[in-house]
Amino acid sequence: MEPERQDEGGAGTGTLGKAIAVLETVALADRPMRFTDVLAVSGQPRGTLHRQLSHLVQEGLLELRPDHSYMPGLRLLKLASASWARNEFRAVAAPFLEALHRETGETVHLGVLRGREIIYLDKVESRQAVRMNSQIGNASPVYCTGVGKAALSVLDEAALDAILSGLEFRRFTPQTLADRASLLVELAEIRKSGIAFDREEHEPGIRCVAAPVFDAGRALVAGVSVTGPAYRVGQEQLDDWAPRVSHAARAMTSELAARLGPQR
Amino acid sequence: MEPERQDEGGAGTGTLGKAIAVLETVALADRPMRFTDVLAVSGQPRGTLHRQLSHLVQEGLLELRPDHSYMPGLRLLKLASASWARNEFRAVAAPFLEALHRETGETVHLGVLRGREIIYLDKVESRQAVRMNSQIGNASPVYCTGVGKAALSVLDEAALDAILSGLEFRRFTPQTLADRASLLVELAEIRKSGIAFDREEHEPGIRCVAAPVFDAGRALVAGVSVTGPAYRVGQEQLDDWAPRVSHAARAMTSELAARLGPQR
DNA sequence: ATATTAATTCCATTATTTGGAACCGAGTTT
DNA sequence: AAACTCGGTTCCAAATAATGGAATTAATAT
Repeated sequence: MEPERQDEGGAGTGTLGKAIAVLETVALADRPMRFTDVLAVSGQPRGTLHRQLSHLVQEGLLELRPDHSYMPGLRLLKLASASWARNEFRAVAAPFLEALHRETGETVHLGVLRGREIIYLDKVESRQAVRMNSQIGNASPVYCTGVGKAALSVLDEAALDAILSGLEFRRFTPQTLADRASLLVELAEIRKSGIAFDREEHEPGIRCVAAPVFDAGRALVAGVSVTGPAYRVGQEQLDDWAPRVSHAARAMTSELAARLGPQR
Repeated sequence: MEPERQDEGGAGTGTLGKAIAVLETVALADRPMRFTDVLAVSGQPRGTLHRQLSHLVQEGLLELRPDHSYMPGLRLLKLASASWARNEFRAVAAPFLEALHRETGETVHLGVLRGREIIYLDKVESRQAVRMNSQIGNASPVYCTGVGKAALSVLDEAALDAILSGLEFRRFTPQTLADRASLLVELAEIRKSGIAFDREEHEPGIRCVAAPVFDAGRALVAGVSVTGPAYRVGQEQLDDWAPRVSHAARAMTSELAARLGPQR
């Protein structure tokens, strides 16, 4: 067959890559998938897929329920817990997030750029009426979140282009910047001001201010944001918070350079 | 070579199993591991291990830092986030945990039995001075945690024996039940009362009351607990909470039977 | 009961992993 | 400066595990 090269997860790491691709389709689906469901999207032959799924189940990465549907397994949690606990960037950033939360009283997010999406690393929120770490580890689009756009704004031409090409835009709300051109215009603005807004572009009723964070060698590109409900948070409020967010982001950036830079 | 059979993660799922075993050693280590460090514990030949690590890095499951040390990668977070968000047991249990927290004012944990250890699925805590979800996904020993002992107490003879044989006891505190015999005595007590205590057996200064939760077909064995610091929480307090914890656990158990049972 | 669809097993072929050894680069010692 | 060491990386023939099409069995609908 043609070695059909995919941007992420496709083929390239041999057996492991294919297995993880299967794992991901099942784990990230929004409902339990039966064998045939996976078969339809995986493109693997029956026998092959069946063995891959069995192995994933044996390893505890997937769970096979009595009704023959597959769900993400608990071993993933165990592994990720370590990933989270040991993440140095998160540790460095934590106190700044706390401070930002105290200053604004709203929810603060920390997200890093991974491939074409933003992974939320941490969040600080007072009223945890909404389930606690609902957001951590969550992957969101780069082009319609404050953190995402902030992160994109500090990339160099080549890196940005690599991400944008092949990025599939989806219009989540009427405000979503759903094409490359408008996104580029927005990014130019962000580059000037150092501040990115999300004006209900991802979720209706949700606004945020964000600023970019990155380490010396640009190996890490991330963003911090303060988020609030539109009924309470207007553009003036976002503008008011902007300097604080920007300041926190710069503080993190330099702290990172100091803490992670030397040993590299 | 001899097909040296290990209890968990060793060999059996071919290529994937070995790769995940390597991933786990690196991810669960408490410091960054260099190539040689992994080599020493993995037992794989140099060339093989090198390729396995490269593949894991390419897949984003591990991160290779400029100083040649390996750390858990962000893709784990993304996968686990789905695992957590979609876990039905957690969803069913959540309101009961909240209630228990309101009644006691202390930290409430939900943990499930996986292999020979307890994986914490959720926690409710008011003062989140301590970092937020530090506990979620964390793996703890069965024999010296309230949740763990509670879970063990509802296993049948065979399942219990499978876990106990080959379980390596470690004395975390002077109170730790560090041998099979004393654990069995304790489990007999727990079976009678339906309540398990952790009297500073895992961490000095930490006490808890726990009760077992399980689903109809015993495919799921778990526990709920209320935990507090020893200086504030004496045995009387634990005894006082016991009925509430027990009640919550039974409520969850029956709710599970109702919600998950039918469709199986 | 029977037809239909889904899940699982089989096994000769094929591709990937394996693993020992050679190689490289940087730092140390003689 | 040459020789040595140590950690990491690359190579390639041999061994092994994955592949995938087809047959078998189980589950579900008619």
